Amino acid sequence: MKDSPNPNNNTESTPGPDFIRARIAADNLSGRFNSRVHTRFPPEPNGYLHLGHSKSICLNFGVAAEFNGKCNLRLDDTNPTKEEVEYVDSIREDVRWLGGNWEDREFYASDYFEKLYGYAEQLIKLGKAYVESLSADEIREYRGTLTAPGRESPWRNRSVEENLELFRRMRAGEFKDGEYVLRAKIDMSSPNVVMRDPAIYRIRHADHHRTGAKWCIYPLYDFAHCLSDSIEGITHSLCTLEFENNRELYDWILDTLGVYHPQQIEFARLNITHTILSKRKLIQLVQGGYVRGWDDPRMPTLSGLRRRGVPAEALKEFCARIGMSRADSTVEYSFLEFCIREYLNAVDPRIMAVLDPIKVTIENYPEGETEIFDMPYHPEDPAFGKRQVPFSREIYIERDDFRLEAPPKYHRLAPGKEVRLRYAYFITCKDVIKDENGNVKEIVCTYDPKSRGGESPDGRKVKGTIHWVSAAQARRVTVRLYEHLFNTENPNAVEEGKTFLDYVNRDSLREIEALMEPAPAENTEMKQVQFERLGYFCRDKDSTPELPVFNRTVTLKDTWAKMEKKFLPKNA
RNA sequence: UGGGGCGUCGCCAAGCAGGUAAGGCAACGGGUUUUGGUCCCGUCAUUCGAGGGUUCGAAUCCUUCCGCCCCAGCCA
Repeated sequence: MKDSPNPNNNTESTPGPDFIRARIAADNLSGRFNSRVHTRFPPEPNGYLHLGHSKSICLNFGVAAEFNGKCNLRLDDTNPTKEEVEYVDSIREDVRWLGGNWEDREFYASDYFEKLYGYAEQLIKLGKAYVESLSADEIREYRGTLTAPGRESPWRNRSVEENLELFRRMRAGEFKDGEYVLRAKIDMSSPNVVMRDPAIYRIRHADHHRTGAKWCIYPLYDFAHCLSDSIEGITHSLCTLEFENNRELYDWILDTLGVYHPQQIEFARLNITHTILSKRKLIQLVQGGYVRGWDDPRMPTLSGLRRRGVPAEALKEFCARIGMSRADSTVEYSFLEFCIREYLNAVDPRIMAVLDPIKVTIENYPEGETEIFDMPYHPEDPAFGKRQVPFSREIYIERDDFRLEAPPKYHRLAPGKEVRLRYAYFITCKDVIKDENGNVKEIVCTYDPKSRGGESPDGRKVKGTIHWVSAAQARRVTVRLYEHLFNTENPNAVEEGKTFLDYVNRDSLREIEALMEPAPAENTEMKQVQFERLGYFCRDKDSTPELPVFNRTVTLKDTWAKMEKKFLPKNA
């Protein structure tokens, strides 16, 4: 691979800063937060990071870098029953992969459990929190509805002393799960349901992946998040739109406690067609065996994309290009593919591989002879170097590059037609050999010895150039071809009685045996390449010395396929 | 029927102390090309969810309406 291109150096039309950067710039100018910028990326370690998180990672770490600030990595681990170390490990790896550098600031909400507990007691002492005896069902009933106000709990006016005692006994483990809960005392008739005395601490007799059995009460998101931000001195707490209603509570807790108060700003979360971006649903794909794991190359997880061969740089470029706004939006999957191709085109060496081989015998080529061609790894950039490719009397070409009857504008091989074998010779189809079912199993050609290298001295033009491998020296490789994981554009929109799982594309993985030219097949250092005319591929970790495995990251743009479809809509 | 948001080209998205619609992707047309790839050139919103109003002038201000999203976890 060569050095990365720099797509950000076009000075022609740099879009203005997005609304978040504009607000931060304004705060900087006014001296708010002492003109400091400090963000955080705060995932819960309850699953693997995905495309949606990359938007947040690029935003938070990007903003910090642009404003000469800092960005923390914070694992929001307040729910021990859902969180695992496997997930925190993957999160650290994925964020690092995307270039997020949190230096020594790797924090955990669980680091603050003691402090958080102290704040909760403080809230009680302020008369702003109380221990609730109602059951979960009763609390729900008392909460009212979206249109009707709630009712106050009969336990709402316990004395501070009683609340304190009860809360301490909660911590001491004297009660069962669900027996009590600590609630903020705010306003049961607030039009914002979030403010109707939200629960801030619950009892959970469960081991926590970091604090073990030390705690049996755990703070809830609304209580832990704002205070964690406050403790870390975050200036701008960036989160997705669904937390907008929670901002009032975020502000209330901080103001009531009188502590340092960051600014929460919400942005629209990322949606992409043909995929699902929800940890809750992704985990079902993994556990239901729909994919081969969190890092299955079909998964929209960062580990899946990485294994698929998507470079971090392409993902960052994608995030930069989709922009930032507060409008719900769904980005086309093909836009991601464009960003991947754009990057890989500049960086990947070209090689030849045949995915669906059909044999070609060149009848006038001397039997038993082999010659070696030096071929550039990149047609436009000699710095990529060259490799040697053997040529002989028997070769394989792509089945799709031959037609018994050539459709209009077909530039490839057909009876009587001449094509160029890339960097080798012109060949002309003279005959075909069919099997007992009448299917073509071999093509017989002649070659023009004077066209060596792929150019004829008589200046004769051939429209088609096809790729090939020499039969005797070709290496067997496994190739995995991927399609969309879902066969619908929006797997979130399900028909009555169905779930998103009913839309999983069962043909999203096709594993085939292919043939590759020898040099790059043997060079295990060559991690990602372009198979000429086919797409970008990367070496998978399942590779063995005997049998390399390649994943198709993305196909090349295929204008011919589009044309053929248009001209012959119902054909073949 | 409560509250909070959002609606600019097929998809993203600038523009919003009013001055007469950036850019990218896609699409379409053309050129270069030993990848039907890349690259290059060109076309692509008289209109900004709809209707009223203010104004010399509105996507930007006012107003009414319509549509979509979020909130009734002891999830985050």
